[in-house]
Amino acid sequence: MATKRKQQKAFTRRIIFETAKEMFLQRGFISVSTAEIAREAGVAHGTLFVHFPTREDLVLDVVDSEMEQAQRRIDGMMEESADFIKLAGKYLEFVSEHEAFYAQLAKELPFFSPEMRDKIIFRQAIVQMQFLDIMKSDFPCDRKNGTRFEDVVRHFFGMLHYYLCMKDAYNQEGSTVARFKDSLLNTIQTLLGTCKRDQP
Amino acid sequence: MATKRKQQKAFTRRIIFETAKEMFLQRGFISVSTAEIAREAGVAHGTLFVHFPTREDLVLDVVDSEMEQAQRRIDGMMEESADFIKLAGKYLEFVSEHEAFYAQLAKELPFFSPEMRDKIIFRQAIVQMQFLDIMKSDFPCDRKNGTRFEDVVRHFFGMLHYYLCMKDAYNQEGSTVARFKDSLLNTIQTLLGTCKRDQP
Amino acid sequence: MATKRKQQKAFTRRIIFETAKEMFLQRGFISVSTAEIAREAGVAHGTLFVHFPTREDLVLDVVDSEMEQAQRRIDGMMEESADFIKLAGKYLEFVSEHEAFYAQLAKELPFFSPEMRDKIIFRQAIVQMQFLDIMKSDFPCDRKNGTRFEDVVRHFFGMLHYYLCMKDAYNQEGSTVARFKDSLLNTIQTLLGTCKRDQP
Amino acid sequence: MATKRKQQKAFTRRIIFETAKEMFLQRGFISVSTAEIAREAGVAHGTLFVHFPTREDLVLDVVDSEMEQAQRRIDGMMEESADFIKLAGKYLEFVSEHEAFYAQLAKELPFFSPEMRDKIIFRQAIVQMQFLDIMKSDFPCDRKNGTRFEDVVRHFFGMLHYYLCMKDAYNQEGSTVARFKDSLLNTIQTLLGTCKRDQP
DNA sequence: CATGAATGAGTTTTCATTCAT
DNA sequence: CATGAATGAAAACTCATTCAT
Repeated sequence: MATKRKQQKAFTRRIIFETAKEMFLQRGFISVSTAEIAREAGVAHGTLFVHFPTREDLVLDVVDSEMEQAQRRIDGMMEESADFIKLAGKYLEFVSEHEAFYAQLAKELPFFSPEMRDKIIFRQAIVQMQFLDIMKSDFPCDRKNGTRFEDVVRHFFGMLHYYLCMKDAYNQEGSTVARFKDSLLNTIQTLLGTCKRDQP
Repeated sequence: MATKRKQQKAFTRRIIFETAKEMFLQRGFISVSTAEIAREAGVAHGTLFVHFPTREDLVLDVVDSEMEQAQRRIDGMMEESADFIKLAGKYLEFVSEHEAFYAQLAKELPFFSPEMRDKIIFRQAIVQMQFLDIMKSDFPCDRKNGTRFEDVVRHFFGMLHYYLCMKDAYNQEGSTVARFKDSLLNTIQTLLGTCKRDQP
Repeated sequence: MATKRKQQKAFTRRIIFETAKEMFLQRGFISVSTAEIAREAGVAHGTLFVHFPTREDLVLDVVDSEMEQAQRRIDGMMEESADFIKLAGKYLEFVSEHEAFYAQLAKELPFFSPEMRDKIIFRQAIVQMQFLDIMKSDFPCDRKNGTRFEDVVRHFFGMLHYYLCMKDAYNQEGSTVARFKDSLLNTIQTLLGTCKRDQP
Repeated sequence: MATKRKQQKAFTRRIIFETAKEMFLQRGFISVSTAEIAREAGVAHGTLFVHFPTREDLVLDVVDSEMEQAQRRIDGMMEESADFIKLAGKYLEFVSEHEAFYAQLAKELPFFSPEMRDKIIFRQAIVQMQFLDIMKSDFPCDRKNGTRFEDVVRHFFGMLHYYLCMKDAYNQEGSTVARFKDSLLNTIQTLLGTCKRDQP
């Protein structure tokens, strides 16, 4: 029975979690109220606070789980292929599939609490370092006057962030990331070329 | 006599304006309330609405005045030099001097009213086109498989936007833009190089 | 247990409702603020909006409940007697008992939202038609040059409206409608007489 | 020069007065703000309070002047004809020409201050008494069981008030009073008939 | 006398959080 | 554990009136 209770608890928590995720994804983390989430999830308003003591806890949980999932996918991708451009392409495809989520995250990141922001940025940083490693082993070079790999990685993620933020401005149907994917990959490849070519 | 009154009015308006600007810069356009601004400015809450009928009018005034000033500076820069990299460098210096403002703008742009957003994006677009023109005349090329100038411009402003958004993450003293200036300029120059070299 | 909660809720709602009703009756629907009602009812300002999402919802609830009650009474009266004058007399007595309410309603009707106004006027129209039917069957006549029944009904309700609006002007104690009841009934009867007499 | 000043003062006052009147007539006495009147009149907001210490003073002045004018017209009408029905018809025509004003007055009377209300009702009462006198001399009768003249007069003004209040409900073009004029006159005449016929 | 900037109490509504049931 | 009623501190905006110029 203790188990049953636990299961029930876990179930309720899951429902709230999934509902919140869907709503955040549709309407952003800021503009959805706890009351709305509870109503949509079919539980009492207070129940939400049993499982997530604070609104922020809920947001953090949703964001964190999504990023964990992303991390797993990325780890998988990296095992499959050591070709950086292919990897980057796959990553963009992944983001593009979850674009609604990542666009909200990119837009609203500055309004998260410092702790959450740091957490998210930390996760992001790990991915960046993984990309950096692959990049370096795929395109080995260390010429002084060439482009630094760190800059290339930063450009990749910077531009991805930019496209996500601007999704609304380019208010067309479909994925914005998908639309700019080739352009971004080309540029990255070009930049990488400026390093590689200088290797003896 | 009428002048004295006008001066007094202009003075009060200016106080509210400057107070609001300072607070917006520090804490963002969204999270500062009209009541706080009025209190900080030392006027009655209602007085604020004498000078700015709507909260949005105040925000818009602050944003607009700053962007107008920027436009003038940019026009000046363009007359001084036709060297794109120099121009871009100067532009980054300017933004870096007003970094608090542009960082808030970059972060909160998605939450502005559509009208304001369009206004700001329009202004931004003008600058981008000016940059594109200069770039094209400075580095003439039209090779099919090279990097497109449009992409280079987009990367320049995209990365600038990214650095501004991430200012808080790199929570060090001083200007974030200044710190990344050289890296950004180098990358841009490298990208431009990939176009130029292919010209016969 | 759930019942206790529900009872408590119903109790709070009732307190707000009754307090509002009393205050509306005394001071009109327009000039009483939600904050005043909450204070007088001894609940937090926000609590009022838990039970009545909008000020208008509260007003509408008060008005509607009173009019529904009226409708039931009128239906009852009509079953009891088919004598129009008796019926009209009873109706006036009913209005006179709830005079504070109907006086405010008459005075402030033009300032209600279109939806509420239509709702109230619609209810009123039903009663008028019921009266018209009874009148026609009680005093059957259709002479061309006699007074039209529609005019008689309109005069009845028109004068009632007038007395209610003028209640404050005749600022004496007690019911204004009661004071003019006999006079109004006499006139109506006289008017009806001008129709009836012309029947062959 | 003192004269010139006085003239100027009187002129300014007149402008404010006329502007206010027009606006009250169009939009009601309640919903027009002093700032709007001043703006529309082309004077400073404060100027309005030089001539009318209180918003209420302005409203009272406008209402009073209109009613004075009405009084003069009515006095004129009464000299022209001693036929009550003709007189009543002319009166309705007069009201119908100024319907916007009288409709606003009827609707908003309950929201005026007690002093103003009394003043207006007092004026109205004078007219009613004049009508009563004419009526009595035109249709001399004093039968006990007939309709009382006082009631007939009250019905006349009561119904007029009712039609004015309901002007918005019958939201058709043109004058509502004009539309109901004949019906009202007929009813009044019928009622008077019930007195007259009983005279030997 | 005319001006118009300044006032500040007042309005309805929202929402994360608490706690008795 | 689940409930959901209650809280109260926000928020932006209005407007008759005052008073120094």
